[in-house]
Amino acid sequence: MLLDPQADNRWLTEAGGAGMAGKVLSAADRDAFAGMVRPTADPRFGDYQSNCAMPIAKLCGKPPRQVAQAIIDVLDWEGLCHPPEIAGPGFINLRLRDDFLATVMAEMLGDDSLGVEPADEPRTILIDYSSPNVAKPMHVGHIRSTVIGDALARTFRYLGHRVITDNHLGDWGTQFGMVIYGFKHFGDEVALAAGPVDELSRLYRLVNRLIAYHAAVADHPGAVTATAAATEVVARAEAAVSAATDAKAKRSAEKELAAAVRKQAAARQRAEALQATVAAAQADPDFLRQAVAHPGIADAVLLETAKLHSHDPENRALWERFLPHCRDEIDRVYRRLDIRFDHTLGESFYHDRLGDVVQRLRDAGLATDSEGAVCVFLPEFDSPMIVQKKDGAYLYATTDLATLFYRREEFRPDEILYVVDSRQGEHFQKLFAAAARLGFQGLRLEHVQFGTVLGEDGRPFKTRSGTSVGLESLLDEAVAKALEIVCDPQRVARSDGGMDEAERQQVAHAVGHGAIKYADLAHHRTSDYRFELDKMVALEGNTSAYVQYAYARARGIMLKGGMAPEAIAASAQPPVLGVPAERSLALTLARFGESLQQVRADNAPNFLVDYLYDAAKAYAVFNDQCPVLKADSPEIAASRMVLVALTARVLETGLGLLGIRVVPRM
RNA sequence: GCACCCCUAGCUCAAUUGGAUAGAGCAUCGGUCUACGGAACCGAAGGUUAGAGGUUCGAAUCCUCUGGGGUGUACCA
Repeated sequence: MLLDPQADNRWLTEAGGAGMAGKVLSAADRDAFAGMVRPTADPRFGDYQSNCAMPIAKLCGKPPRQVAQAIIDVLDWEGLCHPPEIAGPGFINLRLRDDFLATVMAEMLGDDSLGVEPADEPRTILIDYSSPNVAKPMHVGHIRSTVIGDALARTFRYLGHRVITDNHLGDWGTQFGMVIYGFKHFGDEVALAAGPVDELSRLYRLVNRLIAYHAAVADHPGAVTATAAATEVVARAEAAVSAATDAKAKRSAEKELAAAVRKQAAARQRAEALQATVAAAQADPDFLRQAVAHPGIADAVLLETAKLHSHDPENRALWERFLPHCRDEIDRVYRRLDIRFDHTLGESFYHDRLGDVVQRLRDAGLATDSEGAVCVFLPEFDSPMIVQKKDGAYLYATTDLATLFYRREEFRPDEILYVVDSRQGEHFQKLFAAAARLGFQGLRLEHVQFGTVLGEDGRPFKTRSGTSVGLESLLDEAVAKALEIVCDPQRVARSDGGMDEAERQQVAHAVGHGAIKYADLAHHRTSDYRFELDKMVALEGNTSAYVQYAYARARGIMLKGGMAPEAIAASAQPPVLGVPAERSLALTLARFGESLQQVRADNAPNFLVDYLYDAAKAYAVFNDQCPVLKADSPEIAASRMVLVALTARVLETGLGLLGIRVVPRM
């Protein structure tokens, strides 16, 4: 924050005279109250406000405005602010001095990290994100974890923390059993040699479909029965509604009817979906033949998985043969998205440690046998955390515990963030509860959860056939839309010199990929959001293209003025903030660091997105109202050029922390 | 059944963790300027923050209840 009220809060101690009835505040209170300085909601109230007078007044039994007066009497921020004003019930309004703000501008421009001070107490933060299952194509569901985790990692590093990123790959699960089974029965060596990734994903999809088919055949009659039963319940509920005599009974009967109708619809929908799966299979003779030939495929797949886990040489060899291709496949997507990890320790890495974990849990008295499985019962949960199945196999709770032990040993982190979707909330609660009983109290564990990506219909984003949407096809689509915009003939005609194909592609990639990342990060991570590609790549509104364009405009002015950004930075003097658009832009730029603190406090990158959009808007106003190259005097031109250069730096750096690139013109 | 999350402008979303008159964007309507790069800027309209109580100087935010939606819930991850 521009003002650092917590660094030196003598002003709260010294205010303890008459106004505060001699009340002495504890150090913790002082820190908390000093921290109650924040930006104002409305510029009429100045730039910042302190809200601490009201709660202090309650503590010492004095009128809040009197307390506020006592505080401002001793407040010594003359170099930074105009004299504070007391407003309303006891708000203290602060307005920064223009000369101070101007000094901040020059300092930021001359500083490699834009005036953001490294953290006082750097923490070692391990971030676990992305974690796709290999051997399955990456889909839309992987966007959030990957993009949010990457943005947090970049931002925390920028803030001076020691960040370790680890991609906890799903490289040891049932999907490999599926691929192995598929290869043994339907594999095509020639196709594998020619295009391993395509062949492996063909096998995965085929086996997946076969399993789904048999499950549908098995479950359909039950679903039909359930639908019939639900229909009966509806009929009874209808009868109850018409039989109800008084208003209260009628209302409660109607409520039950509504619930019954919903359940009926859900049951019917399920039955229809199963029916559709069966029908689609029956319309496909080749597939049906395969289905008939492999009736026990689901169990057989589990068997192949179990064999892999128990070091069966053949399956192990296949796994080792397939895995590199799967890794190549996801690495290609990461390269495209500009995502890197310090470590990629997948589930397979922990396989040999799982037995130890179960033993440690037993030794600690946490694990007990129940119904043939090894379970950890925790009093705060109804169902146990199962760490070993009755067939002896381990589960992801076991792997997560093993991972926890390893990470503590290897990386000694202060905190671990799991960027994983909300549906796994209960799993992490159990994991953390178990960890607390295993001596992990000093290590902060946090489930950084996020919501679902929805389609335009408000349902989880799926293709028409019900499968999840491939990640790469979305990226391709976004780039294609961006390219259309870049190549808009009207614009191309206007841009000086035009763009060659290479530059167009570069811009389309920056804008297309940026659009998807930006839209994801713009929403608070805990809320679900609607995936609307047209809005994401739009030039208007809160989009990456708008911010990227603001950057390009700033670069355009520097270019036209024949001034390199570095040269401007090297000779920067504090700018003159003569008109509101200049001051307002300066104030916004000065708050860059605050937005990063907000990201850190909540593990929520949307604060940085909001900030960048604000900065881009403030720059747009400045751009409109403040001529730079055609300014009235060379002095004003130079002064404004400082703001232009700093805007470009802030936007480029901020977008960079979100994993989004800029282009010098677009 | 139980547990957790959510309900904010016509639509999509914010709201610095309890602060002042709840903000943006899209869409709608109106306006500006001989374009330092117009993919611009300004304005209007739009709200009982699902509803009802409570806590206090002050509530979208905390507590209770009601309604509506989502997710999870013993051997998938």
